[in-house]
Amino acid sequence: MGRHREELSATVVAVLESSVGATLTFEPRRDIVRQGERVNRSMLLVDGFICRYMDGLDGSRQVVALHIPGDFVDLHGYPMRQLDHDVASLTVCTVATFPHDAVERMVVGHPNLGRLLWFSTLLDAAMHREWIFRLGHLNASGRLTHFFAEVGRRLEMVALSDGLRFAIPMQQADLAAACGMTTVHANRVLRELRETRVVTFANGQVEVHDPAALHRIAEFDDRYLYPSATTENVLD
Amino acid sequence: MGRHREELSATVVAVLESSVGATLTFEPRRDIVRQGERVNRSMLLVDGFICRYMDGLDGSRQVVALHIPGDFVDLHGYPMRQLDHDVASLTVCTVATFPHDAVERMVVGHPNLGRLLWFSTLLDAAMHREWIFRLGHLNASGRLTHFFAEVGRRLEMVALSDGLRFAIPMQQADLAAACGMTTVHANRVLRELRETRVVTFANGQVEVHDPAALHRIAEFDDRYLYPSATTENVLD
DNA sequence: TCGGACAGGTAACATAAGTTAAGTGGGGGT
DNA sequence: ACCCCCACTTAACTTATGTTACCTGTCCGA
Repeated sequence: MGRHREELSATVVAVLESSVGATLTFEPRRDIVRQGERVNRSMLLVDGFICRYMDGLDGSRQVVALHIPGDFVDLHGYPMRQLDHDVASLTVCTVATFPHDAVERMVVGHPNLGRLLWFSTLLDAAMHREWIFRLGHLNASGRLTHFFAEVGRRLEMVALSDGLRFAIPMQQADLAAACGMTTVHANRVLRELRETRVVTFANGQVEVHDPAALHRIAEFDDRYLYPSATTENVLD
Repeated sequence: MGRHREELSATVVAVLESSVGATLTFEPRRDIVRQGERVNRSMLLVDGFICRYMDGLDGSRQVVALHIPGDFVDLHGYPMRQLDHDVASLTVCTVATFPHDAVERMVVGHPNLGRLLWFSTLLDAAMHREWIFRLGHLNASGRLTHFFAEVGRRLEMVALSDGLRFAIPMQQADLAAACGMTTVHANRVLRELRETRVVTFANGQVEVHDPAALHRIAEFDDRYLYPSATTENVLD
């Protein structure tokens, strides 16, 4: 939604605004929704970073999605009623909540807006597919650079990055949990990427030294993010 | 949709049936939709198996979804207009097509049915997440057994398996492409699973010898398939 | 001011999985 | 009847990644 803000029609904005419920704030690194929990509202991330994850039997964690400002975090909770994973804040976060009965009214009363909401959940699915590709086919440096490239591109779309410098407020262990490798190995590969002057990750900040190399190593192609999808495309 | 067939109300069935367009048949191993292609109809798989995949730069393939009878294969093409991946038949397939303008009418005229359709695309996303978990956290035998367990469970829901024997009309190379490993390694692990009497895969048929062991190795828990989601849950 | 918790960093070693290279065997076409 | 193609199989070897264990620096509270 964030990437469409300036193109949304006045009516649509009005409808969205009239559907907002409470605004919530979360401390960093708090669980927000637990797996299996029934939900009756969904959250639009206004500020901060949130991730969704699943835990294995041994307690090790797999991050399945990262959310940046402008993302609907758990809109799928509206058709699904409950979540199959956990949601947690990475930073201090502000979220706007949408009660599901308000979502219901939006969808029924404004089918075009409904399709836009549906689209936004499917964009998540497209990212999931790309993560499957990443985990199934790239080696460790490919997986890390792909993650950086994706997040950088998405932040760029909401004007939170110039593409070369941006925040990913995660620790090395979180990167490892997102990219399917151990913390030790993530550390090893990050050093190599730093020493070869491709990209530096430090203190939750990414600095891209060589964008071409980054994209090459990551086999990154942003089409799956539907960068040219504008509100008009989706809204009618 | 397949798993809901017998519970769908007469009205909903009538609406669905009135929206069907052409019925198509495909030969085995044909590309059906290519990545980037614009689509103006979606396909419900009536008979046969279909997979969705993405190719890497070196030509190696990652399967991102497997579809069984009753699945909507590319309903996400309705809100998204184009696909970010390829779709191909594994066997001879029969699909019922739904032109997107008919889908539009269904969604607008019958919001409950619209939510059911939305739900079905989100079930795909839930499976994508589990695949991310599988690729990120399980070793080769875990990945293969998880794949078998998932497909077996899904076939069970549409009465195409008793849970112990079922078809997965793929070759070892396809399994490898779905589970993020080389064909050689898939072969190695399949042999081990066969010799330890956990599960045998041969000629596109899966035979589960030890369901408990299979689920343990796979860390399989079927909740992400929303097995208790009934039409009533979703339809209102 | 000390000490503990924690993120980051590194090395030595163990192992899962990839690579290369050769067989085997069945099925379909000529 | 033959051959060729293709799926499957296996072994030897290489490499990427996991495991264990330890060290550093920093921050923060007692």
